[in-house]
Amino acid sequence: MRIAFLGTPDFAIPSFQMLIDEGHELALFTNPDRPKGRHGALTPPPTKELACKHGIPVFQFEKIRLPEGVSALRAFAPELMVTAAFGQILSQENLDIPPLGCINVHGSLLPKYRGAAPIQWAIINGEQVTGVTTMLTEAGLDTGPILLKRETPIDENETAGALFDRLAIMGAALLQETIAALLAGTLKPQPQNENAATKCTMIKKETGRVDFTKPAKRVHDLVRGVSPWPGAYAEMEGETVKLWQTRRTERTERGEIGACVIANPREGLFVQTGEGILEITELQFPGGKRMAAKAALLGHPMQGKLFS
RNA sequence: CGCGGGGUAGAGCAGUUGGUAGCUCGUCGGGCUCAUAACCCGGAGGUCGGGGGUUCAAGUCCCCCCCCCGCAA
Repeated sequence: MRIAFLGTPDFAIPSFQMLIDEGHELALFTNPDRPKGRHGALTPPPTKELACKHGIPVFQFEKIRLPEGVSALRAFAPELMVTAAFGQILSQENLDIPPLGCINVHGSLLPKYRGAAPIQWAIINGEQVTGVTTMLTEAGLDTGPILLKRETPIDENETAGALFDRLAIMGAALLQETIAALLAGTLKPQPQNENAATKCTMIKKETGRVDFTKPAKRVHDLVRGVSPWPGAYAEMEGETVKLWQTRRTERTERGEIGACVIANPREGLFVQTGEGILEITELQFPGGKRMAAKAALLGHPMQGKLFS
């Protein structure tokens, strides 16, 4: 089948790979190369690299809904369109091109967590279950009728990065099922329940700022929800310290909020939160690499110091 | 050539105006103790990222290169 695949980051890779393995006649539509890294070298999106390896034609547009994009899409004349973490809003004109319509793979259980960063927000909000959804794409933001859904539990220590990888693979499998069902004519699109819908915003750098006045669980959820990007951080004596991994504890020491109530290489690093003591197990000082807290404490005395 | 912080013992760090390279942990040996991840004593372990230069003398000052990290994108 002729399929136009619209996707950009790593999340889209397993789905794209699946379509390649199934032998479809593909074209990739993705974002332009972006400056990346410390020296701002132009870097192609992950999906583009995969496409190039397989000799799949690549079309890059800042906005595919503009006339250029529309005509390129029309020229490819796909029977079906698939989007996965595309990062662009499609116009009705785009959507009308493929006769079989457009399927989107989304990293949440719609209608919850519509929007750009559903995986991170599910963890930050302390959800215990999430999943992937396939849907018929509409012009709105993740509002189209639901095709198939698959749930998965979130481990209490799982990071966004780990969940990302799992959901990307689940998404690919669900997409495979969805396309098979579409061709078999057994799909029954279900309109989303608007009353249950929630939207999530994009993750910004600032989202990673830790607020120790919150309960230990909320801090823990934030730390793993923004790991590995953009990473959680707090200030200590004017320096930005990144917090990479935390662990909830039953400890009962009391101290000022943000204080390192226990901080030695033997026991580890324990910080007073608004509710409970949180252990920080992995962190990173300016100029340094991320390291185990117990190692960091050998050269960075922190007993009694304050995070803010 | 976007801005900045770093590379010193196995690990994490300190090293002031150039003048015998230190600290904590680990490691090895010994001691103390009912006992210990606790405590005491002692030992091993470093071409101070690499190269060149200045100097009687360079971890430290100057130039070049490599690698790591944060910010900004």
